[in-house]
Amino acid sequence: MENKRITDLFAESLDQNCDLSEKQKAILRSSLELFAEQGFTKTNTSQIAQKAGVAEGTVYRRFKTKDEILAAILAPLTGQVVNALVEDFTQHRFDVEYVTLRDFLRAVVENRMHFVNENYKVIKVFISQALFQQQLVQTLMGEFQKALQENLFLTLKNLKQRELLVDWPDPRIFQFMAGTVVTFLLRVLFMGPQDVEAEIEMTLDFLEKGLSPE
Amino acid sequence: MENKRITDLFAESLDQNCDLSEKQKAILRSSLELFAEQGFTKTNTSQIAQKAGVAEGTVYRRFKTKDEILAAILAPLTGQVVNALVEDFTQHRFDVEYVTLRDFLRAVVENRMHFVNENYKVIKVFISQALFQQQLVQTLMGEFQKALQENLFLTLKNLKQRELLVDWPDPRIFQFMAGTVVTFLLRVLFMGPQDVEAEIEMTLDFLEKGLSPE
Amino acid sequence: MENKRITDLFAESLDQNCDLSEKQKAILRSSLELFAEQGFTKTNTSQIAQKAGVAEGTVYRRFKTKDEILAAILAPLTGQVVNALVEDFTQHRFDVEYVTLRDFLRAVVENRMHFVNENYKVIKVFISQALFQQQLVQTLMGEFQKALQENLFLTLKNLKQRELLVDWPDPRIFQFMAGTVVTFLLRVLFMGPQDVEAEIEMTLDFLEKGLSPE
Amino acid sequence: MENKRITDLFAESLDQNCDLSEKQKAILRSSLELFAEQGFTKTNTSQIAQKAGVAEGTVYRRFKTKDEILAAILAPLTGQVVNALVEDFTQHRFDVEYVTLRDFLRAVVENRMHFVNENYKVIKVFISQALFQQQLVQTLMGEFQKALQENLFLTLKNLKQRELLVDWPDPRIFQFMAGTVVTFLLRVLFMGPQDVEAEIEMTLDFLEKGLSPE
DNA sequence: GATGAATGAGATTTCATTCAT
DNA sequence: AATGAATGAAATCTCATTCAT
Repeated sequence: MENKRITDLFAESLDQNCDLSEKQKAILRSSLELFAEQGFTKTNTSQIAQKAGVAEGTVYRRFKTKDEILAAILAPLTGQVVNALVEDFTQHRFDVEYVTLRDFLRAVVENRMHFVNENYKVIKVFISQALFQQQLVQTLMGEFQKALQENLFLTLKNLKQRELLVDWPDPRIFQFMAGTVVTFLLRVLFMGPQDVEAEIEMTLDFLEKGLSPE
Repeated sequence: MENKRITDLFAESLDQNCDLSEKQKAILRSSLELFAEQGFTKTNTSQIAQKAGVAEGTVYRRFKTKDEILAAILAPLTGQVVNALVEDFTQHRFDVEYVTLRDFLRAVVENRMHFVNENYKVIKVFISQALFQQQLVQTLMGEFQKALQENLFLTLKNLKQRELLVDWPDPRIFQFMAGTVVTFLLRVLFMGPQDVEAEIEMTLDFLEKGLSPE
Repeated sequence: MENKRITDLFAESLDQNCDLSEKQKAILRSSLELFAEQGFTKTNTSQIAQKAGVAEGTVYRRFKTKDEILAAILAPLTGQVVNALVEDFTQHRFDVEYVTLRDFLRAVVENRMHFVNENYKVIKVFISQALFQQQLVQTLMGEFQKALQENLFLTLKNLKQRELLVDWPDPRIFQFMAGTVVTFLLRVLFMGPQDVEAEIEMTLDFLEKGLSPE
Repeated sequence: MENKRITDLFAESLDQNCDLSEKQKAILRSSLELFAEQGFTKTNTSQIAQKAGVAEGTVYRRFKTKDEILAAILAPLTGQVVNALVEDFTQHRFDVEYVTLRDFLRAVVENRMHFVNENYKVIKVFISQALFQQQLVQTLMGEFQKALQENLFLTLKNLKQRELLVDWPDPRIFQFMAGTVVTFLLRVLFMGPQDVEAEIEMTLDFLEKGLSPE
């Protein structure tokens, strides 16, 4: 299954949103791009207006402040990002029973790496905001936690029962898996997209070794 | 084992810098607090002056621009830190020969976790800036890479020769070790300092398992 | 005595104006409310539209500018009111011959107090505008002066002839009568509608005393 | 005794205020003039800056908003205006015992008329604000009420005891006196300064007649 | 006629930086 | 060295008015 880009999902969700006029959608699209490119604070409303091809006043007609633009972008995205991650696990859980630990790890990690590769610009916006906005962190954490409980952790239990996975606490196992993805994310964030294929096998070697039952 | 060498990087670097008057140090301390709390752009120079207990003009006596304050804060990270990291490994490498892989991992990882815990504010500011400023990363990466080559990688070679470590490429091994620290860092960044002792043994279990020779 | 002739000036003038659609009347009503509450400049057209339950564009269908709304609100004051005042005196002069000075004063003053009570919002808007716009005053003063000459002053003459009124110049007498009403007006403007009945007798005591012939 | 202009009193109080820099004083002086000339809402900060001979940013250094400028002007003035009125009565009460009612009325009314004549521009600013700001009304009313109790009403009592004044409630008597001044004020507000000498005797005739004991 | 999104001119406000004291 | 008022360029924001539907 192919991951959709968050930006594409965002564009789609904008298209379906009859609440917003075409110009207002253009404003949000342009804002997201500029925020991802330069960061929120370095982007000013005249840039947004220009990129969206509207007058500066138009920006403020629908969105009372610049912060409200950001909120209008992030609010639907938090849902979408978490959902994108969740849906995926859900599908795997019900459709496939992983034959080996490596199969499982591959499915999860490879998928995340692609996701990171394709969405790092949006992720940047999230991280830059989350660094100074606990509330955003709370929201993300909350949704994420719930998603993990209902998806990944169920699969982990199954793998442990089948003695394909070391018997450590779920959060711990998740943390180690996440560690490899996060390292990958950092490289992507700071150096641009990386070659997943070149990374994945070695990463799986490590995780498989570290997470196999004794 | 001497793990205390890397402690509060920023405070130390201030103390050692005899160049700076007390007021100038106060300015940097206040700036770091504010930058870490609100971000660089949302912090204005009058806030800095007020928190430091100096006049706004005084800020500009030593630091020609607001960016220069930022640079002065991040300087230890790009300068001394890499040196501190290097020194550390250097000492361990020459003074002690690690008896077990776990000893080695513990020395490196525990140390880094403490470092993260004690310097997360500088790191936070650095990351928030680096997200939209590749140049910052370049400098750090360059020095870091060099330091790794000349220090950690030599130790890895030694461990491999003694068959205490899996025979994978050095950068790969480093990456997995880094992964665990980075995950720890994320938690610290978004949720404040964490309990190293509570984490370290489980992390070592995982790394030891994943990095032992076949 | 028929004192009810001058009642709610603005409402009446709206009702009589068949030129205006229901929506247009709603616009004027809402505007008056808002102007009286917040002032003209602090009221924006979107508030008016919202309060009137119409679209912002609709406001501009009938009224070419925001100032034109104001003019439409103040129109009755400069047009009909003066007429109403005139008519009033006219009737009294020809229909009734006041038996006592007090009767005359009561008719005039009580009537004006009710008028003030019921139309203080329009008056408030008028005054707030007139304070920094002499032109507004000119128009009203002109018409008022003429109306006085042709009505009140004739009655005064009659009363003087019958030795019911002190023999002072008409404008002077008018000014003293007006003074009591203006004081009443001030209280209404700043503290909302007042109780006419509670005031009138004492006011008449004073005026009667001050304006009786020697 | 000569009334001092409020603007002069204001200028003096500014001079004594070491809190404010010269430019900041200039800003307040210019603001008051412009507000008196054009009204608050029609005055923009660039006009203020220009008239004060400062940069627009300077306006906002001390005063966070335009409203704060207005507040900075009105706050000290409310005190001064009321004090100007109060002090006056105080002096008369202790120094002079009025020989006749007319003497008393003359002292009070003539004084007020001159005050109105000289300060109508500032009064305009007060009224225009008070119309839409109950709080300002409250403050003024409160201080005024207190001042009346402690000054005018004492003199009224004395006059009544000496049977020089009709035995009506104090507020009522004040209201009638005020009525004549307010009427005068209205003419001044809307038509500019009036000739006090030409008015005063006739006004006194009326008041004396209306307020003499039976 | 009615709508409400769009406009753009202009107002308010911010703030890094300078500079006279 | 230290101060803090002053600056002005640029940002955010407001709103009367227009206009396509």
